[in-house]
Amino acid sequence: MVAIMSDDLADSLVLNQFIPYRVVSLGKQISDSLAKIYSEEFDLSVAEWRVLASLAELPAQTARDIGTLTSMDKVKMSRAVKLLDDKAYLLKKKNPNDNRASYLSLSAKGMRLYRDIAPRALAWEQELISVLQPAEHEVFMAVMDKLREQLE
Amino acid sequence: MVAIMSDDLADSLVLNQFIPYRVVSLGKQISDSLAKIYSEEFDLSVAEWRVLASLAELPAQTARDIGTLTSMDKVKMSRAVKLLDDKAYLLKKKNPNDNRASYLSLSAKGMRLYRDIAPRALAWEQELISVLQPAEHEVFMAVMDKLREQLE
DNA sequence: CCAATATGGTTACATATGAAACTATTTTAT
DNA sequence: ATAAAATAGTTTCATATGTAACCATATTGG
Repeated sequence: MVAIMSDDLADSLVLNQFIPYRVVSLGKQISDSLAKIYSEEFDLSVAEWRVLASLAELPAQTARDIGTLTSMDKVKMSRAVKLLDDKAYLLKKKNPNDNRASYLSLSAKGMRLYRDIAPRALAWEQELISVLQPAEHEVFMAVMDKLREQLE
Repeated sequence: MVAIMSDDLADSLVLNQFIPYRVVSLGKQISDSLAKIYSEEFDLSVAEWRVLASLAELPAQTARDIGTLTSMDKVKMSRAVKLLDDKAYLLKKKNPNDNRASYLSLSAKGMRLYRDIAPRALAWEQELISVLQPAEHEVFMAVMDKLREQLE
């Protein structure tokens, strides 16, 4: 026999077990915490950091390419690129085949900055995931992949 | 013999495998996607939805309590509560022992709204995680717990 | 060819956010 | 008792963000 309840558990949710809530809060917590390194020690926003990392990984991309790689829209990109450029971290090279776009790379100063930050960021990540078993880490990454795909 | 490379991989990172980037982007992707249901169909912000869900789960909380449960600061809380209250989704009851705070609950209208949204939100979550094995789901939740703890 | 459309990137505007200041009340320490 | 400190919640202000409009250049279809 099925109990009739005023609050049907099947249609109720516990916020703390609700995946969207969990992922978003964890993301914010991680982001806020790590952003302290970027902003306080290197005066960079997360958006700037992403562009920096993206260009270190793959030089000579256009703003549009970086946007794709870093999941940032073109307005955010435009702003991050301008900030980095103002601080002389970038080299811009016109694309002779398309005068609208420029190929972006890191200047020597930009590369130095990256080499300062990257080990710090990796060490921070390392400490974060030090609580995970290798298998947990692996499943975690795989699950994030699957979820991203499922979201299209 | 160790190779000397201009770009030492040990100190470089691949953005797409960098946990902070991955968690934050996945969170945003999930949030944006689900927020469409809240906003387009029910005219609610994510903050309002969280308060609603929190009060459905545990009635008669103060704004401060809800803030703790939903990871929202008091400014965000204050705004979300005002919006919900303006739409008559809330009941406020003064705390006779403390005139600064009120106990909040859902009005009948608020409960009806929750009962409309909750199944939709759960179905959405269900479809999202339908790509996961039960074991993956379990590990994923456990890992998120561990990471949250590690962040203090 | 060239008008219509698409694209890379920037700007303008309207909204969302958070830190800090503030009001009102309650608690603590003397 | 009461001055100092703490707390609940709101408001202010400065900054971050995204949508839509925009400019300039490229591409496409007729």
